[in-house]
Amino acid sequence: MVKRVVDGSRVRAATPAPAAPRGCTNLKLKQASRLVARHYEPQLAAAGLRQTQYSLLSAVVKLGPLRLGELAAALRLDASTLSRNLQPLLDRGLAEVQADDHDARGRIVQATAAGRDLREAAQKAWKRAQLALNDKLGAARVAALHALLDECMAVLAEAETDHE
Amino acid sequence: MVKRVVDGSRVRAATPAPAAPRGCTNLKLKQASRLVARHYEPQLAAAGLRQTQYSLLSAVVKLGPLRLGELAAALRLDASTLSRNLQPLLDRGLAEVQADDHDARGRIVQATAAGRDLREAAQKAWKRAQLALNDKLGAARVAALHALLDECMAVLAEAETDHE
DNA sequence: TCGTTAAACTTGCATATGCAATCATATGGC
DNA sequence: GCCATATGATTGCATATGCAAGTTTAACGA
Repeated sequence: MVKRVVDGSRVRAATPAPAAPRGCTNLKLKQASRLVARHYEPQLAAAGLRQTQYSLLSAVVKLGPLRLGELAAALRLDASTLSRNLQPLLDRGLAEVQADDHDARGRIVQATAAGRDLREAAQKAWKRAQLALNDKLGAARVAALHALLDECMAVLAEAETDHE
Repeated sequence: MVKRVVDGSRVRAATPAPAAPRGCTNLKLKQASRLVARHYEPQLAAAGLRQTQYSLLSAVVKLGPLRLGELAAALRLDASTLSRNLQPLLDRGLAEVQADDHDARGRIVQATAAGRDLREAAQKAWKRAQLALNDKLGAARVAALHALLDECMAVLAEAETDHE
């Protein structure tokens, strides 16, 4: 394993020493995601939502009434996955869909009053979990991670929407 | 290892600039994971394996004959998930399980010759996907991401095994 | 040695995920 | 207006994920 040591005196930001990545990015992301998910799970479960449900409900509340396709794109989810993930929320009356007046194919989704209420409660639970995580990992590290992930997603999402 | 991001002009070492993380780490990881997964998928599919199957097969090949529980722990997977993920590999004759002589409860898993062969071929496909990803995102960024993820996993895994 | 507890897996249940195929509706060309 | 094609959403299929409960087998205490 050749570790190219940065020689102490000078930092050469301009030429970022090769730093060849080792290991599988895909696997690392999956593993980290699983570990982190287990961290949020109990808090959100106490509030009555799964992690994905919380994300979805939050998105519906925040992005207001919008078409399913737009929501799927916003969450970077396959339309079919969104369609099914939404079902539990509809069953529980937390969200509702209605026809789009301008396009009979489209379906508009929005949160119900119950949905907004539950989301607000769940948000407190989320906040606790997030702060606990920041505490465990260090806020600076979490912030750095977020920044990196955002950058990566921006690049990949662009590439996705471009050529297809 | 203190990764100090120098913002513009001033360094305030004593008060580590808040850098409060924004957004949900859980969601970001899931989204990034999905995007990245879609990147590897085609290459590995061409080799005849799903991503998870590739990870699993690789682990079995590398970690040699070992107990299911140990494998699950190594991959940070629930035992039940591992049990089921393994099934397709067993069905295809890429891996095989046998009784543990010392403990009739335990089951030992190892790769078959076919499994090792396929893994080697799939590894080439993985390598292509990984290099393409490095290229898209920048090797330095990927390396930084790996480092951050490894750190986070180390902290979280320790916390997990400790108090439970 | 026998019953209790613990450990290693497996199964049942519910959700999560995406691709391919399908269905319904729009849109454009004619 | 009508057909070919495109678009929005759902369904079928296969896998992925974890918790709770069940099964089998160890290990241990009285």
